Amino acid sequence: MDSQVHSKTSTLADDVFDQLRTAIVKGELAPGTKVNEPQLSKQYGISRGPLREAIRRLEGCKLVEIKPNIGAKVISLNKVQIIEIYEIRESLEGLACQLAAVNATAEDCNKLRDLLTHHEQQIQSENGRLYYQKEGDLDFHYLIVQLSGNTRLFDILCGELYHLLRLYRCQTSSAPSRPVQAFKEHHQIVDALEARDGELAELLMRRHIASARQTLISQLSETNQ
Amino acid sequence: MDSQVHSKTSTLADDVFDQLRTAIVKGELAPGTKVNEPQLSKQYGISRGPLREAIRRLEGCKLVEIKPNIGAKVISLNKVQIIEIYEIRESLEGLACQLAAVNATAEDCNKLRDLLTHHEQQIQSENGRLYYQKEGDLDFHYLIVQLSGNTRLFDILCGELYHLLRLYRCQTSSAPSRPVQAFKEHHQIVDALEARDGELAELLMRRHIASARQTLISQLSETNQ
DNA sequence: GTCATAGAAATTGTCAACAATATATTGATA
DNA sequence: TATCAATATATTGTTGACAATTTCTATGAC
Repeated sequence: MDSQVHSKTSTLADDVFDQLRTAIVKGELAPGTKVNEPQLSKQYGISRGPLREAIRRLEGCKLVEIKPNIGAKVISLNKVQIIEIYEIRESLEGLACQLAAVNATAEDCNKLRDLLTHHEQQIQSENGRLYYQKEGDLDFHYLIVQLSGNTRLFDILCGELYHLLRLYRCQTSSAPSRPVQAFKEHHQIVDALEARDGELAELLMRRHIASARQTLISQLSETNQ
Repeated sequence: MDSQVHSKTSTLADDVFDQLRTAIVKGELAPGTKVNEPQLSKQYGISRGPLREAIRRLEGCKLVEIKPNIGAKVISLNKVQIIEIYEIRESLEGLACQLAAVNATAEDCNKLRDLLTHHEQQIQSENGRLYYQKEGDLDFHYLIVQLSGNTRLFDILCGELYHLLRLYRCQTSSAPSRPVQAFKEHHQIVDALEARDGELAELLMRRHIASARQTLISQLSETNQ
């Protein structure tokens, strides 16, 4: 049933873009899947015009690849591409920490602490551990990028790269990797931010992501492909 | 087989996307200009369908902003946004140097030298100085990003941020700032790459961009807005 | 003269139909 | 049976028309 209110501040193309992006990131549209326009337009109850605009937006986020006269396919990330993303994260989230150390207020730091406390509770259960791995981790990084105050940095990381990470974590069933250690590192980063030590915060964040990348690489070299 | 000959492999939307992007970056479509669909569709001799898809792609590159029921406007960068871009460049091009120091062959380094030599010749004339400021500088950075081997890094910098810089340099008539000093710094960076000293190359690149940013900031604080 | 408002014009959003291309199917031949 | 060509089907690319919304314009009240 549709619970859509008549707030006409959005367009069909934008609505279906959101829905498709969610579907892709959640894995409902598996990587490699062909994006079939007639099928989707029927499914979402819209015509192909706005649907194609939505697909173009997905192309902009690098969530689908479009080939002329053939169509769009949901992106499928390989080892190399994932490592590339982690390299960029290491660099950009280091910057985010540096900036956040300058911009974040005491209140902001409290919000970070609250988030970590909440995650700590979730981590108790094995369920929560999975949650933390899958979503909670990104929540923390998301907030720090927000606190950096650099809106374009936010766009790149939260509007593009993080979605790809979520997609990848769905793609591989993503073994829960080092959540306890990561949790400690998160606290250390907040310590540095509270101390307004941007240099340290950047260093810690870069190390944090580098570790995650290393873990990932060794996991990848175990399994084939 | 005929790989490019038979290439009807492009679509109207993609063609007009390229043309519009060029027009925007060159300043032919000035920042803040409304993107008028009926006018452009007549101008390019296509219907509004593919045109709108092209505009969606431009939105993905952050070259236009779309508001529902109102339309698209060419992006207009302010001080803050330009500084944000430079912050990101400093971070990402540092990474690019680090990676390029590992990946670049001797031949690649020669290509960099050749490029700089060519720029040196251009710089002789006042015309060339302007050229170097406007395009040559980016050519150098472009090539290094390519040598990094990280294709996503390439997408972000060369597919998005550099276009915005070109746009901005058109927007402001961009006083020719420190071309001689920049030229020296470029050579130092290549030195470091040839020595396979990624750490140094990164440091030099970050300084190089930080200087450019500082110059820009002082220019910006002179003039209003 | 300024402001508000109703109507007109222009622009954006959406749709369904048609054309061009790619994919699947069938059948004939070796 | 396997391979290839011809045909049929499905999908993508493109268009023009119509609906919804915004923007412009002119008229009238104060």
